[in-house]
Amino acid sequence: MEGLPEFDLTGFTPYRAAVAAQFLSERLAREYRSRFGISIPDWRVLVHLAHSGGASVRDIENAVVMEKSKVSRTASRLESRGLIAKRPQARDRRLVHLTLTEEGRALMRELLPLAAAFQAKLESVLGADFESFDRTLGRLIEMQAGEDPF
Amino acid sequence: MEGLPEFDLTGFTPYRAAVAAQFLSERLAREYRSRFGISIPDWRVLVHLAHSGGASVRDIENAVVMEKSKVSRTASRLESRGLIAKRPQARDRRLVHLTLTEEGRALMRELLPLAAAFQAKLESVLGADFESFDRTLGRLIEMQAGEDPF
DNA sequence: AAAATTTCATTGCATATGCAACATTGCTGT
DNA sequence: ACAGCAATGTTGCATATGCAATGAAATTTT
Repeated sequence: MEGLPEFDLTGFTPYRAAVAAQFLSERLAREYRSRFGISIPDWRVLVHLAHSGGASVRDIENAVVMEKSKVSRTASRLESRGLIAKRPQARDRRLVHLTLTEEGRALMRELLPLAAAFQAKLESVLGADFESFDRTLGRLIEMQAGEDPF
Repeated sequence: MEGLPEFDLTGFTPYRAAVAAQFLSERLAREYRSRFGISIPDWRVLVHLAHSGGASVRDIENAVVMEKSKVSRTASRLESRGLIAKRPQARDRRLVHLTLTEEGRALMRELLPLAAAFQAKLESVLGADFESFDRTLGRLIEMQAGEDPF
Protein backbone atom coordinates (compact mmCIF):
# COMPACT_ATOMS: atom_id res chain seq x y z
CA MET A 1 0.00 0.00 0.00
CA GLU A 2 2.65 2.46 1.00
CA GLY A 3 5.79 1.44 -0.79
CA LEU A 4 7.54 4.61 0.28
CA PRO A 5 11.08 4.79 1.60
CA GLU A 6 11.16 5.53 5.29
CA PHE A 7 12.22 9.10 5.89
CA ASP A 8 11.97 11.27 8.98
CA LEU A 9 12.22 14.99 8.44
CA THR A 10 13.18 15.33 12.09
CA GLY A 11 16.53 13.76 11.40
CA PHE A 12 17.21 15.59 8.16
CA THR A 13 20.08 17.98 8.58
CA PRO A 14 18.87 20.76 6.26
CA TYR A 15 15.60 20.82 8.15
CA ARG A 16 17.28 20.69 11.53
CA ALA A 17 19.63 23.48 10.57
CA ALA A 18 16.73 25.61 9.37
CA VAL A 19 14.81 25.14 12.61
CA ALA A 20 17.85 25.79 14.78
CA ALA A 21 18.82 28.89 12.83
CA GLN A 22 15.27 30.15 12.94
CA PHE A 23 15.26 29.70 16.68
CA LEU A 24 18.44 31.70 17.13
CA SER A 25 17.38 34.47 14.80
CA GLU A 26 13.91 34.82 16.21
CA ARG A 27 15.10 34.63 19.75
CA LEU A 28 17.42 37.54 19.12
CA ALA A 29 15.12 39.45 16.78
CA ARG A 30 12.41 39.35 19.40
CA GLU A 31 14.54 41.65 21.50
CA TYR A 32 15.43 44.20 18.95
CA ARG A 33 12.10 44.11 17.21
CA SER A 34 10.06 44.72 20.31
CA ARG A 35 12.42 47.16 21.92
CA PHE A 36 13.73 49.03 18.90
CA GLY A 37 11.51 48.17 15.94
CA ILE A 38 14.42 46.60 14.07
CA SER A 39 13.96 43.64 11.74
CA ILE A 40 16.63 41.13 10.79
CA PRO A 41 17.37 42.78 7.44
CA ASP A 42 17.59 46.11 9.28
CA TRP A 43 19.94 44.54 11.75
CA ARG A 44 22.25 43.11 9.14
CA VAL A 45 22.58 46.37 7.28
CA LEU A 46 23.12 48.37 10.45
CA VAL A 47 25.75 45.99 11.75
CA HIS A 48 27.65 46.04 8.53
CA LEU A 49 27.66 49.80 8.47
CA ALA A 50 28.76 49.93 12.09
CA HIS A 51 31.55 47.54 11.30
CA SER A 52 32.69 48.95 7.98
CA GLY A 53 32.03 52.60 8.66
CA GLY A 54 30.28 52.94 5.31
CA ALA A 55 29.42 50.87 2.27
CA SER A 56 27.51 50.69 -0.99
CA VAL A 57 24.43 48.60 -1.59
CA ARG A 58 26.58 46.16 -3.49
CA ASP A 59 29.09 45.90 -0.67
CA ILE A 60 26.33 45.02 1.74
CA GLU A 61 24.76 42.55 -0.64
CA ASN A 62 28.05 40.68 -0.76
CA ALA A 63 28.94 41.06 2.89
CA VAL A 64 25.71 40.02 4.56
CA VAL A 65 24.13 37.68 2.03
CA MET A 66 21.03 39.63 1.06
CA GLU A 67 19.44 40.28 -2.32
CA LYS A 68 20.37 43.70 -3.58
CA SER A 69 16.74 44.75 -3.89
CA LYS A 70 16.25 43.77 -0.29
CA VAL A 71 19.27 45.78 0.73
CA SER A 72 18.03 48.72 -1.29
CA ARG A 73 14.60 48.72 0.30
CA THR A 74 16.00 48.15 3.74
CA ALA A 75 18.33 51.10 3.25
CA SER A 76 15.44 53.31 2.18
CA ARG A 77 13.47 52.33 5.23
CA LEU A 78 16.39 53.00 7.54
CA GLU A 79 17.04 56.31 5.87
CA SER A 80 13.46 57.45 6.31
CA ARG A 81 13.77 56.53 9.98
CA GLY A 82 16.85 58.67 10.22
CA LEU A 83 19.19 55.86 11.13
CA ILE A 84 21.37 55.96 8.05
CA ALA A 85 22.32 58.47 5.37
CA LYS A 86 22.40 57.79 1.64
CA ARG A 87 24.86 59.85 -0.32
CA PRO A 88 25.63 59.62 -4.03
CA GLN A 89 29.30 59.14 -4.56
CA ALA A 90 31.42 61.60 -6.50
CA ARG A 91 33.89 59.20 -8.08
CA ASP A 92 31.45 56.63 -9.31
CA ARG A 93 28.02 58.10 -9.52
CA ARG A 94 26.33 54.74 -9.78
CA LEU A 95 27.25 53.97 -6.20
CA VAL A 96 25.27 55.06 -3.19
CA HIS A 97 27.33 55.47 -0.11
CA LEU A 98 25.58 54.46 3.09
CA THR A 99 26.63 55.52 6.55
CA LEU A 100 25.10 55.53 9.99
CA THR A 101 23.74 58.83 11.21
CA GLU A 102 24.51 59.91 14.74
CA GLU A 103 21.11 58.57 15.70
CA GLY A 104 22.00 55.29 14.04
CA ARG A 105 25.25 55.12 15.94
CA ALA A 106 23.43 55.81 19.17
CA LEU A 107 21.12 52.90 18.42
CA MET A 108 24.03 50.63 17.68
CA ARG A 109 25.66 51.54 20.94
CA GLU A 110 22.66 49.90 22.54
CA LEU A 111 22.23 47.02 20.14
CA LEU A 112 25.77 45.78 19.79
CA PRO A 113 26.37 45.05 23.47
CA LEU A 114 23.08 43.19 23.48
CA ALA A 115 24.25 41.04 20.59
CA ALA A 116 27.63 40.48 22.18
CA ALA A 117 25.91 39.33 25.34
CA PHE A 118 23.74 36.96 23.35
CA GLN A 119 26.78 35.50 21.68
CA ALA A 120 28.56 35.07 25.00
CA LYS A 121 25.53 33.42 26.52
CA LEU A 122 25.18 31.09 23.58
CA GLU A 123 28.81 30.06 23.73
CA SER A 124 28.52 29.43 27.43
CA VAL A 125 25.36 27.38 27.05
CA LEU A 126 26.81 25.28 24.25
CA GLY A 127 30.03 24.84 26.15
CA ALA A 128 32.35 22.26 24.71
CA ASP A 129 30.15 21.79 21.63
CA PHE A 130 30.50 25.36 20.53
CA GLU A 131 33.88 25.22 18.92
CA SER A 132 33.07 22.30 16.69
CA PHE A 133 29.65 23.71 15.89
CA ASP A 134 31.10 27.00 14.84
CA ARG A 135 33.78 25.35 12.76
CA THR A 136 31.21 23.28 10.92
CA LEU A 137 29.11 26.36 10.23
CA GLY A 138 32.22 27.87 8.73
CA ARG A 139 32.74 24.91 6.48
CA LEU A 140 29.17 25.08 5.23
CA ILE A 141 29.40 28.80 4.62
CA GLU A 142 32.55 28.32 2.59
CA MET A 143 30.81 25.77 0.43
CA GLN A 144 28.29 28.38 -0.54
CA ALA A 145 30.95 30.63 -1.97
CA GLY A 146 33.59 28.24 -3.18
CA GLU A 147 33.44 24.72 -4.40
CA ASP A 148 30.27 22.87 -3.77
CA PRO A 149 30.68 19.15 -3.18
CA PHE A 150 27.09 18.22 -3.98
CA MET B 1 34.31 59.79 15.99
CA GLU B 2 33.10 56.25 15.97
CA GLY B 3 32.75 55.22 19.57
CA LEU B 4 31.09 51.98 18.57
CA PRO B 5 31.86 48.57 20.03
CA GLU B 6 33.70 46.38 17.57
CA PHE B 7 31.38 43.74 16.20
CA ASP B 8 31.73 41.50 13.21
CA LEU B 9 28.56 39.92 11.86
CA THR B 10 30.69 37.28 10.21
CA GLY B 11 31.51 35.76 13.57
CA PHE B 12 28.03 36.03 15.00
CA THR B 13 26.55 32.60 15.49
CA PRO B 14 22.90 33.43 14.71
CA TYR B 15 24.01 34.97 11.45
CA ARG B 16 26.36 32.12 10.63
CA ALA B 17 23.67 29.58 11.37
CA ALA B 18 21.21 31.44 9.14
CA VAL B 19 23.63 31.52 6.23
CA ALA B 20 24.62 27.89 6.63
CA ALA B 21 21.01 26.76 6.90
CA GLN B 22 20.05 28.83 3.90
CA PHE B 23 22.83 27.23 1.92
CA LEU B 24 21.68 23.74 2.78
CA SER B 25 18.02 24.47 2.10
CA GLU B 26 18.62 26.26 -1.16
CA ARG B 27 21.10 23.73 -2.36
CA LEU B 28 18.54 21.02 -1.88
CA ALA B 29 15.51 23.05 -2.92
CA ARG B 30 17.22 23.89 -6.18
CA GLU B 31 16.90 20.25 -7.14
CA TYR B 32 13.31 19.71 -6.33
CA ARG B 33 12.18 23.11 -7.41
CA SER B 34 13.70 22.91 -10.85
CA ARG B 35 12.97 19.27 -11.44
CA PHE B 36 9.59 18.90 -9.74
CA GLY B 37 8.27 22.39 -9.02
CA ILE B 38 8.29 21.76 -5.30
CA SER B 39 9.00 24.53 -2.78
CA ILE B 40 10.32 24.04 0.72
CA PRO B 41 6.90 24.37 2.35
CA ASP B 42 5.59 21.87 -0.19
CA TRP B 43 8.45 19.56 0.65
CA ARG B 44 7.87 19.71 4.37
CA VAL B 45 4.20 18.91 4.09
CA LEU B 46 4.77 16.12 1.63
CA VAL B 47 7.48 14.52 3.73
CA HIS B 48 5.38 14.61 6.82
CA LEU B 49 2.50 12.98 5.01
CA ALA B 50 4.79 10.35 3.54
CA HIS B 51 6.14 9.64 6.99
CA SER B 52 2.92 9.76 8.97
CA GLY B 53 0.61 8.34 6.36
CA GLY B 54 -1.89 11.12 7.04
CA ALA B 55 -2.33 14.15 9.26
CA SER B 56 -4.37 17.25 10.01
CA VAL B 57 -3.24 20.79 9.37
CA ARG B 58 -2.60 21.14 13.07
CA ASP B 59 -0.50 17.99 13.17
CA ILE B 60 1.68 19.31 10.41
CA GLU B 61 1.95 22.72 11.99
CA ASN B 62 3.36 21.10 15.09
CA ALA B 63 5.48 18.52 13.36
CA VAL B 64 7.29 20.61 10.81
CA VAL B 65 7.37 24.08 12.39
CA MET B 66 5.17 26.03 10.01
CA GLU B 67 2.44 28.57 10.63
CA LYS B 68 -0.96 26.98 10.28
CA SER B 69 -2.01 29.43 7.60
CA LYS B 70 1.07 28.51 5.67
CA VAL B 71 0.27 24.84 6.07
CA SER B 72 -3.29 25.47 4.99
CA ARG B 73 -2.33 27.31 1.84
CA THR B 74 0.38 24.84 1.01
CA ALA B 75 -2.11 22.03 1.38
CA SER B 76 -4.55 23.77 -0.95
CA ARG B 77 -1.86 24.23 -3.53
CA LEU B 78 -0.78 20.61 -3.30
CA GLU B 79 -4.37 19.48 -3.53
CA SER B 80 -5.01 21.48 -6.66
CA ARG B 81 -1.92 19.90 -8.16
CA GLY B 82 -3.31 16.49 -7.34
CA LEU B 83 -0.53 15.50 -4.98
CA ILE B 84 -2.57 15.29 -1.80
CA ALA B 85 -6.19 14.74 -0.86
CA LYS B 86 -8.14 16.76 1.72
CA ARG B 87 -10.93 14.93 3.46
CA PRO B 88 -13.15 16.25 6.24
CA GLN B 89 -13.06 13.95 9.19
CA ALA B 90 -16.15 12.23 10.52
CA ARG B 91 -15.30 12.18 14.22
CA ASP B 92 -14.18 15.76 14.59
CA ARG B 93 -15.53 17.83 11.78
CA ARG B 94 -13.14 20.68 12.44
CA LEU B 95 -10.25 18.53 11.30
CA VAL B 96 -9.17 18.08 7.73
CA HIS B 97 -7.42 14.85 7.05
CA LEU B 98 -4.59 15.11 4.55
CA THR B 99 -3.10 12.19 2.68
CA LEU B 100 -0.91 11.69 -0.33
CA THR B 101 -2.63 10.71 -3.53
CA GLU B 102 -1.12 7.95 -5.63
CA GLU B 103 0.45 10.68 -7.73
CA GLY B 104 1.87 12.23 -4.58
CA ARG B 105 3.30 8.92 -3.50
CA ALA B 106 4.85 8.45 -6.90
CA LEU B 107 6.51 11.84 -6.55
CA MET B 108 7.82 10.98 -3.11
CA ARG B 109 9.28 7.76 -4.39
CA GLU B 110 11.51 9.99 -6.49
CA LEU B 111 12.12 12.73 -3.96
CA LEU B 112 12.90 10.75 -0.86
CA PRO B 113 15.87 8.85 -2.26
CA LEU B 114 17.20 12.14 -3.50
CA ALA B 115 16.98 13.60 0.00
CA ALA B 116 18.50 10.51 1.54
CA ALA B 117 21.41 10.77 -0.86
CA PHE B 118 21.86 14.42 0.03
CA GLN B 119 21.94 13.56 3.71
CA ALA B 120 24.46 10.79 3.13
CA LYS B 121 26.65 13.06 1.07
CA LEU B 122 26.49 15.77 3.71
CA GLU B 123 27.43 13.38 6.46
CA SER B 124 30.30 12.08 4.42
CA VAL B 125 31.57 15.56 3.60
CA LEU B 126 31.37 16.73 7.20
CA GLY B 127 33.00 13.54 8.39
CA ALA B 128 34.04 13.59 12.00
CA ASP B 129 32.36 16.96 12.61
CA PHE B 130 28.94 15.70 11.72
CA GLU B 131 28.04 13.98 14.95
CA SER B 132 28.81 16.95 17.14
CA PHE B 133 27.15 19.31 14.69
CA ASP B 134 23.99 17.28 14.64
CA ARG B 135 23.93 16.98 18.40
CA THR B 136 24.26 20.73 18.81
CA LEU B 137 21.44 21.31 16.34
CA GLY B 138 19.37 19.02 18.51
CA ARG B 139 20.15 21.02 21.60
CA LEU B 140 19.14 24.25 19.91
CA ILE B 141 15.93 22.74 18.61
CA GLU B 142 15.02 21.56 22.07
CA MET B 143 15.54 25.03 23.46
CA GLN B 144 12.87 26.26 21.12
CA ALA B 145 10.28 23.97 22.57
CA GLY B 146 11.34 23.61 26.17
CA GLU B 147 13.20 25.85 28.52
CA ASP B 148 14.98 28.75 26.98
CA PRO B 149 18.20 29.75 28.71
CA PHE B 150 18.31 33.27 27.29
C1' DA C 1 35.46 58.43 -29.88
C1' DA C 2 31.39 55.74 -30.65
C1' DA C 3 29.20 51.53 -29.70
C1' DA C 4 28.61 47.66 -27.11
C1' DT C 5 28.96 45.67 -22.70
C1' DT C 6 28.98 45.66 -17.77
C1' DT C 7 27.93 47.41 -13.26
C1' DC C 8 24.99 49.52 -9.82
C1' DA C 9 20.77 50.74 -7.68
C1' DT C 10 15.84 51.14 -7.94
C1' DT C 11 11.23 49.82 -9.16
C1' DG C 12 7.15 46.96 -10.98
C1' DC C 13 4.95 43.00 -10.45
C1' DA C 14 3.48 38.65 -9.05
C1' DT C 15 3.69 35.77 -5.24
C1' DA C 16 4.57 34.60 -0.37
C1' DT C 17 4.22 35.59 4.30
C1' DG C 18 2.54 36.62 9.18
C1' DC C 19 -0.98 38.05 11.95
C1' DA C 20 -5.43 38.80 13.27
C1' DA C 21 -10.14 38.08 12.40
C1' DC C 22 -13.63 34.76 11.49
C1' DA C 23 -16.86 30.67 11.10
C1' DT C 24 -17.49 26.22 12.50
C1' DT C 25 -17.26 22.57 15.60
C1' DG C 26 -16.17 20.42 19.94
C1' DC C 27 -15.56 20.47 24.89
C1' DT C 28 -16.37 21.96 29.91
C1' DG C 29 -18.72 23.07 33.82
C1' DT C 30 -22.87 24.04 36.02
C1' DA D 1 -28.98 20.88 28.18
C1' DC D 2 -26.94 25.20 27.80
C1' DA D 3 -23.72 28.95 28.10
C1' DG D 4 -19.14 29.88 27.77
C1' DC D 5 -14.73 28.62 26.27
C1' DA D 6 -11.23 26.29 23.36
C1' DA D 7 -9.66 24.25 19.13
C1' DT D 8 -9.40 23.92 14.01
C1' DG D 9 -8.91 25.58 9.53
C1' DT D 10 -9.58 29.40 6.24
C1' DT D 11 -9.40 34.02 4.68
C1' DG D 12 -8.45 39.23 4.51
C1' DC D 13 -5.13 42.37 4.67
C1' DA D 14 -0.95 44.68 5.02
C1' DT D 15 3.70 43.91 4.30
C1' DA D 16 7.78 41.38 2.58
C1' DT D 17 10.04 38.96 -0.87
C1' DG D 18 12.38 37.40 -5.33
C1' DC D 19 13.01 38.13 -9.95
C1' DA D 20 13.14 40.56 -14.03
C1' DA D 21 13.20 44.92 -16.22
C1' DT D 22 14.72 49.50 -16.19
C1' DG D 23 17.61 53.69 -16.02
C1' DA D 24 21.87 55.67 -15.29
C1' DA D 25 26.71 55.61 -15.22
C1' DA D 26 31.18 53.49 -16.02
C1' DT D 27 34.21 50.37 -18.66
C1' DT D 28 35.66 47.81 -22.58
C1' DT D 29 35.95 46.95 -27.34
C1' DT D 30 36.62 48.12 -31.98
